[in-house]
Amino acid sequence: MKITFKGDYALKAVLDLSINQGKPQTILDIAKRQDIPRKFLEQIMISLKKGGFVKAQRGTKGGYLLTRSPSKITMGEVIRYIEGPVEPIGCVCKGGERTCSYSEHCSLRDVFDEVGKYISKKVDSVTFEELKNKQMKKMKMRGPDMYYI
Amino acid sequence: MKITFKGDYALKAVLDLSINQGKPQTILDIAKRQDIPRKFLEQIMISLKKGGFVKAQRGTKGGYLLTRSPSKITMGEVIRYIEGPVEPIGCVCKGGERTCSYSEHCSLRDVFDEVGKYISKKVDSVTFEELKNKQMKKMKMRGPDMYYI
DNA sequence: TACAATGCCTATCAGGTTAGTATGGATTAG
DNA sequence: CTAATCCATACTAACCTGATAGGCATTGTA
Repeated sequence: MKITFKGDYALKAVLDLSINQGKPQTILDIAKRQDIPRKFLEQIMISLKKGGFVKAQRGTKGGYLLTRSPSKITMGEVIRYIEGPVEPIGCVCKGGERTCSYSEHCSLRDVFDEVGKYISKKVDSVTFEELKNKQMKKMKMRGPDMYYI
Repeated sequence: MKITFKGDYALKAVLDLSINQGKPQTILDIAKRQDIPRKFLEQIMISLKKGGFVKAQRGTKGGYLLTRSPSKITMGEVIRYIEGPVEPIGCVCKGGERTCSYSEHCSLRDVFDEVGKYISKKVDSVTFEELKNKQMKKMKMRGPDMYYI
């Protein structure tokens, strides 16, 4: 698993929307709060929309909303959609089509498999509901409002 | 943690030397056994030498030897030297100088820290002695000889 | 001493990724 | 109508990856 700025921003955007639910949040809102370059975030939001994580409302008073409850979105889903496989192997080439250079009988491979399984299990078990709750606790927030990481 | 071909090859080279101890192994020996492009491996071996993992004997009958027992070399050391930090964050920019864009108070950060700690602990706990033994068992080898992964 | 085998070093390269920026079009509330 | 907003495509500079090429340095041995 490698987290690039793109993945970082995507996670923050989804977390932002998880906390600021109810009314559409504009790209500019999110970009300002999370300190993300506006035009870069634009692309990421389009990607997140295609991935089915968010929906957009266009025009004045428009913005982005989550498509489902934060409790139904995991970190793993978002990371995999934006960055590709989370395993340390199989994520080198585009699309992960690398035919692993370790054979079935390689002891190195076993270690990577173990690590990969752990990472998968971990990120797939964390929902944005949990992240939101922890974040709001850290910030001593009582409700959606001006959320900065 | 992301394992590129370079890291992959470096690990295989060290494992190869762990199994074929005793006399110097040439770049060509290792390259053939592990199916690594010769000139690419050359560079990697120089790097491993600079990292203190192997020593070279030049000239005829030369080759590479480990500088210390396989039981004193861990996967983590090699990976970190060749690839950089194993944590999912802090490994984006060259040299890992990325000042993490997650603040101390970010719930996303906590998850990555946890994953990073697990990976670190794992790769630092695996020595090439163990890898060698498991590999030889898999291959039903009784001693150093013609080792292919 | 010659020479072949070996490692050492630097340069170069094509293709891909990363982290954006630029420009303009499409949609919609008021 | 128009301002606010999302949508889409193209472009870029810098860097990374996975090599290859050419020649220099060292050393065991005939």
